[in-house]
Amino acid sequence: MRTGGTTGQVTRRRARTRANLLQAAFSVFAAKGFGHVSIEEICEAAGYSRGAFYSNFSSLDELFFALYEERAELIARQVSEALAQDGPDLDVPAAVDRVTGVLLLDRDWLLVKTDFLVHAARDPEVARTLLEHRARLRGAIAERLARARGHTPLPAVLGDAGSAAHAVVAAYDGVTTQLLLDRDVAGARAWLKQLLTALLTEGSAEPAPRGRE
Amino acid sequence: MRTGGTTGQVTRRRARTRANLLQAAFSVFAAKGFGHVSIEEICEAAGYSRGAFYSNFSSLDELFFALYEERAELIARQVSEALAQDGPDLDVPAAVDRVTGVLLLDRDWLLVKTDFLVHAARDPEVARTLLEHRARLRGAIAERLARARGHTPLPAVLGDAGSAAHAVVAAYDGVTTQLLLDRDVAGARAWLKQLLTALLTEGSAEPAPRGRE
DNA sequence: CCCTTCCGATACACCGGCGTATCGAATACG
DNA sequence: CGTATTCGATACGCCGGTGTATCGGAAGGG
Repeated sequence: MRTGGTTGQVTRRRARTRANLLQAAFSVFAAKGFGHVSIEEICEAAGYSRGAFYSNFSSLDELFFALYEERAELIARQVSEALAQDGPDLDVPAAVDRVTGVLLLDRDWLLVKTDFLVHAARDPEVARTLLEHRARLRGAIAERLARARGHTPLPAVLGDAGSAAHAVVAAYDGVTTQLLLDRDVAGARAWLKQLLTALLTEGSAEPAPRGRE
Repeated sequence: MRTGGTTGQVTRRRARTRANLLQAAFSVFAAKGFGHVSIEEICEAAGYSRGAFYSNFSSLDELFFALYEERAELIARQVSEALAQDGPDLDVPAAVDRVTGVLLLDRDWLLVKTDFLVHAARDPEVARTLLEHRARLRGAIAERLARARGHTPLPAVLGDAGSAAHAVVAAYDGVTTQLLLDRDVAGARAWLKQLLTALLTEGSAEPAPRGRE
C-alpha cells in the first residue's frame, strides 16, 4: 500500500494497475463470492503478483469496499439519467424498462451487491455507506414521482413521494432476491412492472406474469 | 463423518453432539457470516474438538446446508400455523403481526438466511432447495388469500391468489433487505403492513410510517 | 457387571495463503 | 538522453486451518 510519497509523482502505470485489479476482482468476487476469494486469486486473474496488490491496497476488505463504491457511483448516475430522461408524465412500464436495464441486467453486479449487503448487515460502519447509497437512489425516485404528481393520477395510498419511493425500492429489492435464485430476467422485469403498477396506480387490473417456479 | 455403521447402534450422545454443533454453528455463522468461519471456530464455540466435527459432518458446506434445512423447516411450520390461525376474514395488520413475529424478529436467522441466499445464487443445486422452500411458504400464503377471497374484498389488481402471494413474498424480501441494514424492526413491521395493505386492498389511504433513514 | 461397539479427543503432517523485505525495471521529468 | 523516483516481481518466513490416523473412554446390550 502506498502511504506517503515524497513527491506527487503518481504514474499512469499505477492507475492502470489499480483499475485492472479492480476489474479482475469484480469478476472473481462475482464468481466465487467475497469470503471465498483469496488475494492471490485476484492477482492471478489480473495478471499481477501479490506485490502489486499490496502496493495498491492494504487488505482485501479495502479493495472490496473501493470496488463497491466505484460501481455504486456509476450505477447511481445511470439510474438518475434513466429517470430524468422523459417528460413529466409517468409511464411506469417504460420507466421500469429503462431503469431495470441498468439495475437488473448485470447479474454479476447483483451478486457483488448482495455480498456487500451481507457485509454491511454485520458492520454498522459499512451499513452507513450502503444506506447512503440507497438514500441517493431513493431520492432520485422520489424526485421523479413528485414531478409526476399532478400530471399523472398517482394515488396517495402510500403517502408522500418519499414514502412511495421507499415502496418502490422495497419492490425492487424483493424482485432482485427472486431473480438471484431463478435467473429469469424477463420474468423479473415483468414482475417489477406489475408490482409498481399495482403500487403506483389506483385500480388498473392487468394479468400477472408467469413465474418459472 | 460416519459412513456405514455395521449395526444401527446410534447413540444418544451422538445426537446431542450433532445438535450442539448445529446450535453453535448457527451463532457463529450469524456473527461472522459463512465464508468467514472456520471449522475450528465452530468446534471451539460448541466445546468439541475437530474430531467430533468430522465424525458428524464431512465439510463445512454440509453442516451449513443441514443447518439451513433444519431451521427453514421450523420456520415454515410456524408460518403456516400463524396463517391458519384466524377466521376466514383477512385482517392484514393482524396477520402481518403474527407472521412477522416469526419471520422478522430473529435477526440471526435473517443473517444466516441471507448468507444462504448468496450461496444459492451461485449454485443452481442449492438454489433449487431455496426455491422449493420459498414455494412452500408462498403456497401457504396463496391458500390463505384464496380462503379470504369472497369474504374480504381482495381486489384483483395482482391476478390470482398465487400471483398475489408472489407479490407478498417480494414485499417481504424487500423489507427484509432494509431491515438488515437499519435494524429497525418496528419500522420494518410497519412498512410491511403498509405495503401489503396497499397491495391487497383497493383504495385505503393510510399514512406512511416513519423511516429512520 | 462385562464387553462389544461407538464416539470423539489428541497428535501429526501438510499446505495454501499472508505480509514483508529487497531489488531490477519502468516511467516521468528536466 | 540521463537520472531520480516509483512500481511491482520475486523470495522468504510464518501461521492458521485442514484432514487423517490412532486410541482411550463412554454408552448401551445381554
